Amino acid sequence: MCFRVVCMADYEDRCQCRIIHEERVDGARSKALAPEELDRLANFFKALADTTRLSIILALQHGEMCVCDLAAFLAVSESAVSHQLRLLRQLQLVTNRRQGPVLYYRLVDDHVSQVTDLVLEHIRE
Amino acid sequence: MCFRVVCMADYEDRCQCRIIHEERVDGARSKALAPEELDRLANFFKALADTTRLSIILALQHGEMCVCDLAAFLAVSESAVSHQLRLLRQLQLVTNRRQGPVLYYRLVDDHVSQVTDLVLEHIRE
DNA sequence: ATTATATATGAACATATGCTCAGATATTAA
DNA sequence: TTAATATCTGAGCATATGTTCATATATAAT
Repeated sequence: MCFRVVCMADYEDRCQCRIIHEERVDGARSKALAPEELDRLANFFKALADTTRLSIILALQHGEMCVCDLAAFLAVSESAVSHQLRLLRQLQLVTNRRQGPVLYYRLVDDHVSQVTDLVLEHIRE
Repeated sequence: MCFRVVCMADYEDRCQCRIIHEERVDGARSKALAPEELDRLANFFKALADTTRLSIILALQHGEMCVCDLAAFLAVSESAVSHQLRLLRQLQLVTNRRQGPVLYYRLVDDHVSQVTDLVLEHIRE
């Protein structure tokens, strides 16, 4: 019978002896991003990690669209689109202009497009 | 009392009349990615959308690390790390080499790093 | 003012996700 | 071959996520 680190309680106690290469762990720690920056980075990727939101972003790369057009294009409810647009708005990825009762959404800048283009290049290799 | 498209059943029936700019919807449809490509793109972003996986990727940018080192660095269980590494392996983002019982993980190429660098630039502006 | 259109929002619900735990596998050493 | 180390894997569970439904808000027209 061998003892391994299984539960987190044990893990905490024996943490030290489980580090094989302490200098690498220390190195990683010293080069790690600040927690807020890590979160912002992850949140950016989270925005693109859902096909509905990703499709919205990709569609807006070709010009502004209103909510009901996006809903028709994506074949989801306008409510669903609206919820996702709010998330993208909060992340400063999209913005809108009002023309009467219609809100036209567009990308805030081309940063997201640069990223999707770059990733698509890699995927298509 | 006004009637609006609320439930998806109604939506399907009246889909046409909810499209304000049919040409934009058609345009978006014609420029849309193929479903498989859209999924691959979303899956790539999904891989980076979790702080544990993102931290693994960022750590490996500075050199290879074994599972227990990553666990120590991330302060999560080795099992959790192993599960996430499997996902990253399946997405061809990381690979490993075995030296005795120890598996050293590294990035497959610098594509991911290009992406994280690009996004970090934008975030830091 | 009332009605209609377009969108937003909150709650509920079902699914997806990430971690833990327990046990399995692979490699090495005694 | 027995034991130890390092990692992997599957099931269970708690939380996160995305959609729907119902309703609210904003603007415009009658």
